[in-house]
Amino acid sequence: MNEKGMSAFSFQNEAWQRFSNGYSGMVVAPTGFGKTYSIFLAVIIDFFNHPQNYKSGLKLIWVTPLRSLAKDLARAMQEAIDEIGLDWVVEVRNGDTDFKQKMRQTKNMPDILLVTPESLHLLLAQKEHQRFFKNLQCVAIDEWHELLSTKRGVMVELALAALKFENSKIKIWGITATIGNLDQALEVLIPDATKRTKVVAKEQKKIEILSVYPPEVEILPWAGHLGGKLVQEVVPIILNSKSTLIFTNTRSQSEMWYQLLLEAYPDFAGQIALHHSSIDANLRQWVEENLSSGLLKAVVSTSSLDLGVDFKPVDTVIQIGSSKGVARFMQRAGRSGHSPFETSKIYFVPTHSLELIEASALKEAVRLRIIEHREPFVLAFDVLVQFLVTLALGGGFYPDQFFPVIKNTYAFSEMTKDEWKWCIYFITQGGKTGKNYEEFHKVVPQVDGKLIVEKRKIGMLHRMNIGAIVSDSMLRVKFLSGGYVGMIEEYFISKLHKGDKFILAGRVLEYAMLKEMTVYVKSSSGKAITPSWLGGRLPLSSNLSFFLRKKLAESLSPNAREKELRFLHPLLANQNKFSHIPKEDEFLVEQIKTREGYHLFFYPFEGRLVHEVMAGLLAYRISKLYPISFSMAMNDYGFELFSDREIKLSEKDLHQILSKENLMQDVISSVNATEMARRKFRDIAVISGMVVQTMPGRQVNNKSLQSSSGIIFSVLEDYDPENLLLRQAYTEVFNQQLEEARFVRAFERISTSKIVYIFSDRFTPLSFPIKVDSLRQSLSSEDLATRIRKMQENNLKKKSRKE
DNA sequence: GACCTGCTGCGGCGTG
Repeated sequence: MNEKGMSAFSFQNEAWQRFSNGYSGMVVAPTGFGKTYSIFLAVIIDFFNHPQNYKSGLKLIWVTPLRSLAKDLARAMQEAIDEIGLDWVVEVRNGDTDFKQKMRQTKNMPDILLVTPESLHLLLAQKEHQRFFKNLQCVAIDEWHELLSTKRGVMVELALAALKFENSKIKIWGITATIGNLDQALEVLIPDATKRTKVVAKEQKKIEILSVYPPEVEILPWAGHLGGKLVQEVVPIILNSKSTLIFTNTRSQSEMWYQLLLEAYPDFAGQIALHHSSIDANLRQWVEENLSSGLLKAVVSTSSLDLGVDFKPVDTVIQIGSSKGVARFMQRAGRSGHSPFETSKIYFVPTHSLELIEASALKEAVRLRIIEHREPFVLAFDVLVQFLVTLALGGGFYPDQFFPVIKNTYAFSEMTKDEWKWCIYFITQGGKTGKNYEEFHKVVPQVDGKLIVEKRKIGMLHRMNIGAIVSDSMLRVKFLSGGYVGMIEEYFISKLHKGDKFILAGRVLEYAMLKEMTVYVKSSSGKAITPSWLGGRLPLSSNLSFFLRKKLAESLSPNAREKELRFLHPLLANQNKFSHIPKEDEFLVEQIKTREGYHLFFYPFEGRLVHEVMAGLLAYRISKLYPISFSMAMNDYGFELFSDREIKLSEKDLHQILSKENLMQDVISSVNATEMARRKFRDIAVISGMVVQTMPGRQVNNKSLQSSSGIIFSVLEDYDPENLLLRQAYTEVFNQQLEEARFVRAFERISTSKIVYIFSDRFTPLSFPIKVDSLRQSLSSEDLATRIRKMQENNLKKKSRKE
């Protein structure tokens, strides 16, 4: 604020004025513009304007998705309050808070409390929690866009509904970065339309995107995703900056880049560090602190540093490989540039040639500010039944009284009365199959109809398992001499023998033994393998897909002035010469005959996930025309159906298999939906409390988690097919795994496109990366190298024959 | 000439 008491940006004034007028709402602004501060300030100003509303006890609850954000924020808030001379106390309450502190808070709440969604639920699980919220004025939800499309977002919705039920005066304020569906985000957060407002900053952060090029186009590989060839171009960028964040897409990629940088410039030793989710929390914290203190020159990270560096600005950001989405790219870019008026600079390092088209697509999407939607999660019954037990534990509730409260949330607005009754049946009787098992009868109706948890043990187990995050299957990695390094996948370690060396957290470790879910290691040096983790796949967003197709279509036009496209010209000309470059209203299919057999390539540019389903569907549809089976491969741009038998497919057949008729029926016939649902059910079983993940003193390991949830799944399939949680598993498969909506849209687009069907006897720049990917899945790396060499030789031979 | 893959996040035993 300046001396007149006005804030730097008009949206900040707008926010506190609306706040003081009794509105709930949502503030939208880029990182670094003080949107967080604006709500904090609104509460303080409101206090001075309406002191009679502010009685003793908790006044403001601040919800953040990250514990690390809470700590910095609490400090900043307390400092500001002390400066004003107010006697308010700001405290954090989450998993990091020690027991004594929690006890003190339970007795005597601070004025402002910073929590996670989980710890807010834990507060609601306490008896007589109403006393905490009696004088509460406002609940602020920070980084709402991060929570919106997740089950943790549903937790927030439910907690807010319960708080509003107890104290209707509470104002709800969300704080969010820009996303495509802001109005919907507001509606989800504040379903009640009266006195609801959206405050959007007019200011935008300027973003400059700089592609990094090799000296010549030939150096960039056609396929691949490591990008190691460009390390010599990256070193000077780091050297010319004070502090640099280097974002990679996967944990193993970050480990490899850390090594690459050290090899390319050994003086980086001690000046650069690594940060990802499988590295020990203490080590990560050290890295974060030393990045802001200036001790570290660069940190290689995954999206573990997407959030949480608000107070630790850096001057340069480098993105290795495609970010797969516009919002993520902008968020990462926003990590650089100290002041809101400074331009955020982000260097884009392509890992293969075609990724330069993604760079040009990103540039246009960022210029037009076309940012992805975040779809709100709806009808997560696993989260609901967990929450109902939480309420029963926190003093109890009357089902008839609470039905409209839950129904009023966005997530459960479509819930029927029968579904609600089923949820009550589930928490009291365990559903149809739980009748004879007392541990599923968690909640007991009292004479007056109130539902409560009676048993102490059930309450304790429930509190220990509150939350919507189900842990991955990981083993701890520890030094024999003591000291924790990080986490590693069980299957990766199973391939290792005593004495083998691997890399974690940038250190070379020698495998000593495996004992009780812990891998013991010795410090070592020399050549070592980099582990891989089975994490989630970053799907290519449909926004980026759209611009990617557009840029590719324009790539050879004389108007294409972008440097990225000009640079790629030789490669694109090659694609055009031997096959075709699809225009925006075209859909390219290539049939390529090689010594191995027959390859059919399709290029929807819809991302791996969608392609996986499409490949299965098309293989199924072709096999209905005549008996043939295929192996499949895919990347973000397209997919391959391969057979050693000739693929007889006319242009008319092609139209038929690409038709949108009976689309979802055929998808269901072509995928193993039961198996997919079984995998989804694992999380649902844990969240709904059918399977207990954490027992006092121990964590249930993944194998037994998988098997017990698998057994329950089979039992329900046989004896209780109407079970709501079982049905939810199938719905999640369709919404997330199969991305039904996007899938249907893709087919609608294809069906109105002109199909271009090309025959070739050599791999094209578009098909080559998919082929390499398919080989990698089936072959060891030495075999792969030989095969790739053969493929090159074949392509070259054909080339010389033609010329 | 072309290779080395899959993200993130939370919580909890115990007392007065």
